[in-house]
Amino acid sequence: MGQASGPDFRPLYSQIKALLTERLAAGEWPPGQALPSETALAQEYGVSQGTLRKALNEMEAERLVDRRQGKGTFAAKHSAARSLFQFFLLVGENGERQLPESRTLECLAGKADRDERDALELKVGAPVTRIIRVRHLRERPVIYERITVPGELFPDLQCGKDGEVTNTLYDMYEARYGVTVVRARERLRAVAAGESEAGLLGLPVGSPLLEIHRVAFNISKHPVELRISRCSTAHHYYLSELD
Amino acid sequence: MGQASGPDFRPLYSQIKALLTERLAAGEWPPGQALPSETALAQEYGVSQGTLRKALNEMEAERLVDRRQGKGTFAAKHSAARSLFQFFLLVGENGERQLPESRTLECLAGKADRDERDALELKVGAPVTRIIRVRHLRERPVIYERITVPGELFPDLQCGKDGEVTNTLYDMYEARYGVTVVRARERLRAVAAGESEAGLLGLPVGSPLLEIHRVAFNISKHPVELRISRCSTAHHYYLSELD
DNA sequence: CAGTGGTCTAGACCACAGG
DNA sequence: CTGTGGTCTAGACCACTGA
Repeated sequence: MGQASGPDFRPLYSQIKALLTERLAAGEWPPGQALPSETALAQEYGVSQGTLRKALNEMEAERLVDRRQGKGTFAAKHSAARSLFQFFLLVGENGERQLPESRTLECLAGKADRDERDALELKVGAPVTRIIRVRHLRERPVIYERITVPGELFPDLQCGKDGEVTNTLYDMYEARYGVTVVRARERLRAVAAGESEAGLLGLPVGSPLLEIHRVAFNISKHPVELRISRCSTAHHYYLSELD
Repeated sequence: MGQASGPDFRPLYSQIKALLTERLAAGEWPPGQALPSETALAQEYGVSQGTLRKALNEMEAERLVDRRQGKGTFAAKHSAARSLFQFFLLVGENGERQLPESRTLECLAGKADRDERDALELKVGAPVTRIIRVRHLRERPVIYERITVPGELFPDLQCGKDGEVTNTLYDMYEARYGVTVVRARERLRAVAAGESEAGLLGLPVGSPLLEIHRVAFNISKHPVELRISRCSTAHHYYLSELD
């Protein structure tokens, strides 16, 4: 209620939103769990239901929570659908979406190199785990992928060789390490296929590939994963909606 | 006020939004012009100011209008800034954004081919105008671009050879033909440079290029432009935010 | 200063889910 | 039936703009 006036004005709903986001990031409501109702939270913070609603609606727009009429408000949770629609933009000729199957080639610990330190905001010598894998769509190898995650956040990362086929990495980050990816920035280039990926993708060396340089962020906006994918776009394309 | 109940329920604000969008599309408020105030529109439709506000806020989120505290609500207008941030995602190594200079090579009328008919929802034999141009960033040729627009919407399209350098095509569509582009869908692939674009971009034939297949839509969600760009990503990358 | 959109409130009622 | 979020209202007050 004490609404600060003046040049350092900040709306109440915006402050509430920040407080709720902090509590979410702290793990007070694990992914999938229900938050208290609007009325309960409004009472707790001593604001009207409308103000609290505005905070929650903005958080829903940022996909931090799920809201369902008649059910409640839930901490965002990863799912195949979310991975498919929010984080996997390579679609088939007809526009159909499908999550690729993954075959892990390597999973090794090491020290962050310069690119990894830049992308993940790590210090010199920081430990990382690297995964190299090939992803298949309709039985065809399509993506050669090199993933780096900070060792601090993901201790003793296990890369089930071919195991856990149906789940995505992001589901695993969330379930095993409590790290929820909510946003990502991708930088795309066209590159020529090198020896290693050409062989694995069954293409001639020098074939044009779409390189996707992705940094993924958690609720607190810290980078938690670097992923460089080289994709054959012979039978797929990357879909970008500008609005 | 008469809030229809039952299975065919549709919120009032949503109906208002549709009505306002229609009026906008019909040109009742040309780009940049002010709409009536919230209170005036609320009175006109016989709803509360809050309901009307919700409609306008959603329209702002879809970039159909600009709202500014103390000034008013304005029909969306194109600008260099908008072209730069919403519709030009190729940025330099440092992440800096810059609108490219354009040099038109061709501007010819013709009949829509199959791809153009599909993308622009045209009938067989529909007239189109095609523009071919090269775009430069920092004096370097970076993009080879082939643009197709329906002849119906853009009669007697003039392609100022090198003229009107500072303005973008979308500004011109809006100013001269009353066509405002508000959304676009891009499909990206990696391709090998062909003879024509390799020469114009100063690259060897077969160099990997980023191909962007864009369809642009107007307020009424009809496709109004097809644009296929082949970009050198030696010194630039395509930026995609996933959230 | 008047006029705009932005915030906040309190309350009524509706749609939806699930026991 | 209860409890949830969703809609709608009416009104007070605030922040911003520009005359």
